[in-house]
Amino acid sequence: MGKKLNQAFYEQPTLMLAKQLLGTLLVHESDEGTTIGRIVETEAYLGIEDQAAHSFGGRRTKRTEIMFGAPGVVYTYVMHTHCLFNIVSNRENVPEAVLIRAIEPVQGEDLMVKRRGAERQGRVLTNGPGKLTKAMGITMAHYGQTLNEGSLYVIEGDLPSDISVGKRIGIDNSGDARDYPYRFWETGNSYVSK
DNA sequence: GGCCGGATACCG
DNA sequence: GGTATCCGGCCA
Repeated sequence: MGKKLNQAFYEQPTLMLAKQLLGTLLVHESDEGTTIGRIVETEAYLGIEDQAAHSFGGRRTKRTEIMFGAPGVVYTYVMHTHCLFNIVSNRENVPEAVLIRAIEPVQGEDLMVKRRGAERQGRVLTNGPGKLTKAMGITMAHYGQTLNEGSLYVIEGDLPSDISVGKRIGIDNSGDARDYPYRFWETGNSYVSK
């Protein structure tokens, strides 16, 4: 098993972190069992100057407060019926984060299927930000938790052989930021969203 | 393709 | 209290 990513790993420029998270393994040890997913798609949200980020313009609220804090902390939030999982990046007072958009099941796939429902198997099991949180059992209870100190953490994995870059998804109402190439995925991986 | 569910939380 | 949202499932 690879070793846990440390604080220094998370404390780097967000675009770099978004790329370097590809291929790493997201682990959640829960009461129901352990699930592990290989991260295959991410998006960077660059704080102050990124209109698509919750912290755009330095907006500091109860929800976004966590983005201003230490890197390597979990930022979850609920959208409609789904919980989305982000990792705070860069250094303190730089409100940036990486959204995890897709994983490939590595361990505990049976448990993922149980959480998602028997009819959601194969690539649709985890090929989207709301899907993977449900499969992994990630909830708002993880908000503010430091990765590596709890039951949810990331360890080293096999790096992707090739990385693709493109526009982010679901941010059409964000002006010029809509077209920024801040989405990264492992080329050819079938668990990538869309 | 379109619609709408249902949870925050922000803003007036 | 109205409205927008870093989505997903279901209908077509």
